[in-house]
Amino acid sequence: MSPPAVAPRPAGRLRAPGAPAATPPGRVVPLYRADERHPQAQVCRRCTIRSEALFGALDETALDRIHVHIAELMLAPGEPLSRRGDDAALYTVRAGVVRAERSTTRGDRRIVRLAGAGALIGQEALLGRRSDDEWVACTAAQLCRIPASLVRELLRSEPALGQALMQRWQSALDDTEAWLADLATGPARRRVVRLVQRLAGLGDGRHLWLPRRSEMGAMLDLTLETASRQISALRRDGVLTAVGPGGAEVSPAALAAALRAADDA
Amino acid sequence: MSPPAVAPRPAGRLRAPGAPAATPPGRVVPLYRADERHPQAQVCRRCTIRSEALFGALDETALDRIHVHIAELMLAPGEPLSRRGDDAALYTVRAGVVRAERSTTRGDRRIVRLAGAGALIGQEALLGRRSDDEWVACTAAQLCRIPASLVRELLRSEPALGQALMQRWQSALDDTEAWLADLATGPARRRVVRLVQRLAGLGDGRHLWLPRRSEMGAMLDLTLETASRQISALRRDGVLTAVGPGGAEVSPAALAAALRAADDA
DNA sequence: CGAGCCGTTGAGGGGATTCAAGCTCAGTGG
DNA sequence: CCACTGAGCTTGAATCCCCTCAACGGCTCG
Repeated sequence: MSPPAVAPRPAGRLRAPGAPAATPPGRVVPLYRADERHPQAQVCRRCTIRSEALFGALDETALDRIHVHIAELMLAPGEPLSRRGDDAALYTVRAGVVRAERSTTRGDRRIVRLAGAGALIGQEALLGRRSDDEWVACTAAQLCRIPASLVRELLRSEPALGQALMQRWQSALDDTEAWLADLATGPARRRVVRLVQRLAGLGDGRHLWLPRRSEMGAMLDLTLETASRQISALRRDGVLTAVGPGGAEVSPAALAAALRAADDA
Repeated sequence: MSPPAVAPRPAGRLRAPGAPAATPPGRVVPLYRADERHPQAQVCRRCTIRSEALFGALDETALDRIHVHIAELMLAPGEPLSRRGDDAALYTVRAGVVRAERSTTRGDRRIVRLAGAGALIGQEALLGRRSDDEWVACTAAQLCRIPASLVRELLRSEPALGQALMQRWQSALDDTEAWLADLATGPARRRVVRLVQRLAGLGDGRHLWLPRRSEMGAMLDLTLETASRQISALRRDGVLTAVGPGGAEVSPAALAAALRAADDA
């Protein structure tokens, strides 16, 4: 239970755990009153995806150290995550799918990663760095904006958080390398089948989000026409059945068969 | 030169730096005697690439906390870094080039990263994980084997090390994403030119290591024949001139021109 | 020396791109 | 209501790039 450093912290009274702060409405509680339970801790505690998210590494008492608001933001499909603002931050994806784009020297864009619910993005903010990639919402998405300063503070008292961060970094690295091996290798058929497999993993298993054809092209380094042809072929083969725009249903058995067929070619 | 490694660690009373240990053979010094300066600290202090390496984050006094031997190992070209052994470890590349291979579901291998002098590889050992990729020496290579347990211990007293580790993780991630955008995108010509550009960066600028054609294929997802044709074309265009087997000299001006030509196609 | 590996080059076929046309569908305004 | 429009998807035809198969030369090594 070490106090969160930095600010000259005035003492408040100790309060029984669980007892809500009796704050007169309109009264502003200064940020440095970290001894009072900040409402954000309550919000985070009730977060439905906390177990998978970064703060899943924090136990109940550690959550109480959160003393700033974590902004929640919604992104419309195609809307970029604006990283402007001098105050660096990390983001947790609460719902939807966002993509990392990176523009090649040629000028065109290449999608290098996808992040679904529970994923942590923008970790480089912790290091004061900016990475070259830009995050854009694929579907409607909901994110939590976690200030880098908050993470840095929690890091001092909570070693588990450091571990969790390293885990995330390694996962991101593994994902990207797997992306390279799976989605950037071999003929178009194989790439598209593998992409569908991944997208099925992002969804609930049967129903999945299908990117635009031009997006598929940017993920797989194919033209949108070839992507379209391959998706059409998968529909003919019974792997996919279209459900509305940008949605589809997948047949696991047919998908497995397609994976095998694409591999031992 | 550094002491071999692994072997039961000799010790003695505090002694002047540089003076050899006068140790009765067979006597084992317990690990918690960290107050004695271990010879490894001297070795690391004199390391010629320490400034770029992981322990560059440690100052002089922190180096003295190193109390185990760090094994130095040489790899012949083509030799894999054997990760067998229950004791996890990280590795710093001191000289040469090593590659990360990852086998696709199809069975063939894809090279997903290159590591040159100063690079840290195998960080996942810190997390008790094993990643899917295997490291193989491209050229003759010299590595330092750093036990994960040592890093974990140093981590407790040296916050700078945690920062350095995160930096490395982010760099690896950035590298891989850039690899994806640069070397796995566009026509064969562009990929090969970009690869040569990277290899020139690994070398001293003019003289560079040229991989085997099949290795190039595994890096760029091309057949070795197309790789060969592209390299031949670069020779014809004056970008490369062969120097021995697996070596070449690059003309920076011609390379820049080739990059431009490949991009605005 | 023959065996094997590596690199190079050629010829032919196949797969992806390019260019192009037509389609559905949503939004708009006459 | 319906033509108009534009964006996204699909499909066709022609071209081109890369792969496949193949042969050959240089080189090292048993």
